[in-house]
Amino acid sequence: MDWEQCLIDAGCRITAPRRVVMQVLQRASAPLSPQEVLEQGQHGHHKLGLVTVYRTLALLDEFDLVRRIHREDGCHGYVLASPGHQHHVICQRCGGATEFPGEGDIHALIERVEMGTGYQVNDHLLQLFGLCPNCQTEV
Amino acid sequence: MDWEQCLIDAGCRITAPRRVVMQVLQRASAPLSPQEVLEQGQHGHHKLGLVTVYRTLALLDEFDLVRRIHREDGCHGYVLASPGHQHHVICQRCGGATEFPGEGDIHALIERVEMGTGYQVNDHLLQLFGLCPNCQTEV
DNA sequence: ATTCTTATTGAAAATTTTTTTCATTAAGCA
DNA sequence: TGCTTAATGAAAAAAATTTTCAATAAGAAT
Repeated sequence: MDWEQCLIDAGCRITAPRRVVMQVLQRASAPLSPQEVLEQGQHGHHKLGLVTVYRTLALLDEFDLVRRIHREDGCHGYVLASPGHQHHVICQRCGGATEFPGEGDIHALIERVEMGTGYQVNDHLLQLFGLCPNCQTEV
Repeated sequence: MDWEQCLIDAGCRITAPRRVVMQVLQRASAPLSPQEVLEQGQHGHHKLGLVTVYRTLALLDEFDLVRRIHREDGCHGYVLASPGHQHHVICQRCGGATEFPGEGDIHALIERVEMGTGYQVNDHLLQLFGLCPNCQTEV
């Protein structure tokens, strides 16, 4: 199901600002901060406001259409999320983000932690940092 | 090696504010935000300033004496880090944080991601969220 | 013990990030 | 085509974090 249908089913409206934000994210290869989304989005919709970007990203995040990335500097970036792929490797040089499927692997770890700590684990946050293939060669 | 020696070896001074911040963290069972560290720390050192808390936490983080936790709300919390234990499970109800050793488990995952994506992985961020043993019973 | 050097501190101000408020606009059903 | 109400955008507020700089104090030198 595409994002528009997802929002419609939830009773939300498909608006120009929302289309622009999605378009920007679809074209991006690295996680973008709300500020960056605004700047790129204003090319297509010059009345776009930062507040709307925040609200749209929060909405998209709520429906798992987008994922929030924790940057080293403490600021948040957003990337498109495809269902089932929950995690990202982020390039420390170019900032690019690539998804990887890690559900299976992490499940074993979670079970072990539940055994060891007595916690009941409901959610997790996993991000890897490194160098993408391209940036490895450009040392 | 204790934290004081660690700082001394790096040419840093052991000051009253730094002692207070460490004390607060040692007594805490949940990740504390800089603001919370300030409030608790001012009991022992009422002239303590927020700026110093920020600087001290950044310093301690630099030496891995403390670990930065990403809270769901976007704000950062800090917990004491014991060497070798890099990750935390955080209770969604009481906010408590418990360390768990996950190096072995995650290493396999990282290798698989390196194979699959071509990235060279240097660092990672892993946090689990759930209910601690205590909070499970108090539903 | 006293002095000296310089890292560290704290207050204020500046920045940056995010949220709230509210009048205006426009999406999409009737 | 008009109506209802969700969504927008501007401004202002709130929160989080950093910078600046004169005053303080840690710890080495004396």
